[in-house]
Amino acid sequence: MRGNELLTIGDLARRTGLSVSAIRFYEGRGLVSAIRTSGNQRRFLRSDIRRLSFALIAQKLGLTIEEIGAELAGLPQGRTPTLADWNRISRHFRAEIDRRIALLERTRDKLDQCIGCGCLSLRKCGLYNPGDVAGGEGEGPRFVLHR
Amino acid sequence: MRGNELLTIGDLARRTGLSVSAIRFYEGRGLVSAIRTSGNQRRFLRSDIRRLSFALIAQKLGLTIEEIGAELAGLPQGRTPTLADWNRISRHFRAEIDRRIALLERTRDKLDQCIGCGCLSLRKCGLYNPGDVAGGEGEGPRFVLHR
DNA sequence: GTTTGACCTCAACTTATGTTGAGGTTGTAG
DNA sequence: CTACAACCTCAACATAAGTTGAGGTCAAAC
Repeated sequence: MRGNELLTIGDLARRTGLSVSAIRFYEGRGLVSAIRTSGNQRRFLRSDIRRLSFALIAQKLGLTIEEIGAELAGLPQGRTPTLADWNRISRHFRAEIDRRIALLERTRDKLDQCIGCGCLSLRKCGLYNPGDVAGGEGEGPRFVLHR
Repeated sequence: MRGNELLTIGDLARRTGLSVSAIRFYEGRGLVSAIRTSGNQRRFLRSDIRRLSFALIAQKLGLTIEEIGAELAGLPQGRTPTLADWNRISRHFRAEIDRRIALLERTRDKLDQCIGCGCLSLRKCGLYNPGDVAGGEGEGPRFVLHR
């Protein structure tokens, strides 16, 4: 960074903690876009630091690059996200987190039942496939966690 | 399955819900092992249904194939898992689930704070990197969720 | 004006978890 | 005893999310 308003890719990497190659990759996927110097080097806006910060947080929550791109598509390039932007995206994140917590809690409850019931009988276990003992049909344990 | 005690790979696939190719893959990774007929076809024990059921449940919890292999290594091939086996593995699963729930709850709390504080100021937000506003150093948002 | 670190593109590689297909063999039902 | 579904191996492909390297260019500090 040279005191002017635009960031090189290296600047952006230092400010976000991302690698240079990852930023190029994200540019390819549309998470940020860069203007080019006459010599074909990328220059980024300061607001791209925030875009990539969003991306990193979202990624921690398990969103794919594509999903993150979809969220970010609502944030016009070069504008600092407003409170409304942030709230909209936050609500998605919040819902996603809640969904995951609920899934894990259901799984934990099943597991606890299973530990409690000594279910190596394989008869009543919510985790095991009853078909194992009961007969030759049924869906198989792949489908048993009832997500 | 022909009424005798050994299962073909197709039998095992039907009983577990796995694909034949996945079972071959798992065999290569040591999750199950097969005996061979004189004509080189695999034959599995009934207890392998349970091994693979374990594997599928563990995988839902996010364990890698390698980690699952490590768990299963404690279950001697060809023996039906005992209650003690099951309890030991269940405790690992339980702990893993709890760890994940706790992580998500911490993230959710941070997110709630962040929504509440209107933190587009980028000053007090636990999710954003303060370095963005405060100066040129700091770790970057990559490290901000404090897992 | 030269040097040198930072930048450029493009292709190939990485890891995890499998799937798909080609080309060939087995085993069992009729 | 033959037909044919099910099996075998091995290699290549698929996906996500990048990294690494080769070969070459830019820009800014001296």
